Amino acid sequence: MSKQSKDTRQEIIEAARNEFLTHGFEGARLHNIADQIGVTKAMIHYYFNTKKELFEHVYRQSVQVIFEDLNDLLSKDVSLFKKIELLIENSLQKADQNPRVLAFVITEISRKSDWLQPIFEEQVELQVKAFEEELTDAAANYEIASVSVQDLLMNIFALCYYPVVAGPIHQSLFGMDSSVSGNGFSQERKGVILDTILNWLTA
Amino acid sequence: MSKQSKDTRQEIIEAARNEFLTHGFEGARLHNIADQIGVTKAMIHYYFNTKKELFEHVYRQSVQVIFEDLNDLLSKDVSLFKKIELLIENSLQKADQNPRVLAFVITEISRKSDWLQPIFEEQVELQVKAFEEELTDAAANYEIASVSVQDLLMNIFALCYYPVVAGPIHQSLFGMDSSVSGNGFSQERKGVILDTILNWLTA
DNA sequence: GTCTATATTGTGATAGAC
DNA sequence: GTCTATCACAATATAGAC
Repeated sequence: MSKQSKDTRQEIIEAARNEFLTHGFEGARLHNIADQIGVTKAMIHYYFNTKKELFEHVYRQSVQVIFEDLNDLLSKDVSLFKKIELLIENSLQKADQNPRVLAFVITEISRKSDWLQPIFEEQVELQVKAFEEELTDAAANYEIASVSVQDLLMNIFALCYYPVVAGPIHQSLFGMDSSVSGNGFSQERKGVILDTILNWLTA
Repeated sequence: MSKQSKDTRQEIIEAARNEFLTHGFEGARLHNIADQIGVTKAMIHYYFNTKKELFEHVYRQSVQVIFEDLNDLLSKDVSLFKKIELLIENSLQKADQNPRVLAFVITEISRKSDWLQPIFEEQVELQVKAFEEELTDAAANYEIASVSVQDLLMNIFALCYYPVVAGPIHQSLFGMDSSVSGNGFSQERKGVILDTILNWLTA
């Protein structure tokens, strides 16, 4: 490959990610993306034909960042309780390390679901069978209450992800400075969430 | 007032709400709003000088719809447990009856927080003192575990609101048709959420 | 109060030289 | 591969007639 072709493409992607995370699809400007890295808009159309195409690339990557370890975790060879703890830890870590990416993935698909759901599903195929059996077995042995995988994962994601997405609202409601992000909040939340989930399961 | 001035203004607001809920601030087109009610764009600028002004009106109303009963509920004269149940019921009802409004309020402030937080705070001033004391007292009497108002409300909102905002993601993850909205889902979720919150509090 | 016409600026995209 | 120039159109906003 000649010159720094791979480099420019990469730079465009990174600048685009920054622009899309900040302003969303319709708010983002190709002009800003080009400016950030000191090239012209023409370069963007050279590597990515359309704004839509560039956005889809960024969105795919973002979904990947948030959900890449999910299937590995679900099939890991550890006890059920340990697995749930790992699931919560991982979700909190993702939320804490990439809050803007997480908010981006959720807020964009919230409206443009017709467009983005197929792309999302291309990136994440949830393997939930084994984990579902573990839950059923544990319930049969009275180790946990009988709950569906859907409800369990919904609860975990809700408790871990909602504070990031709705952060500004709860800052306003409680007059916080910026406490809905950062490691301090995350560590404190971890205990609360573990309590909430485990007490629910072992009620 | 002459002719149907009040009517046109009202029609603009309703059409604008529809457009903003569907496409967000930057995606919305004044052209579409005017078309919906058969007037010209000029009329919008007659009643609302700018797109921003019209949006702010719609956003204010939307915040109101979701959070209007919150303070009344918090100061209601019922037992602590009843109050928490009412809080959950009300949040689920809001989410169920106005899913698009709820998603709109959250997703828009998620990015444009510098702009929208002041507007949000203008609409909602949380009166939490009394409720906080109830929690402290109940904890002192060992009726519930010691939890902060922030954590309790965060958990309730997370469990009630997250499914609406992140609906498309969980549809994709579980291959659902449209089960994340509608009264069926809401009724089923209510039991789960009550279990989750109450078992956590009385652990 | 409502419309037509237009100003003004912005924005994604393409053509073509180097 | 990168740039300059430009197209084509879209969008908010304003001026002024009726």
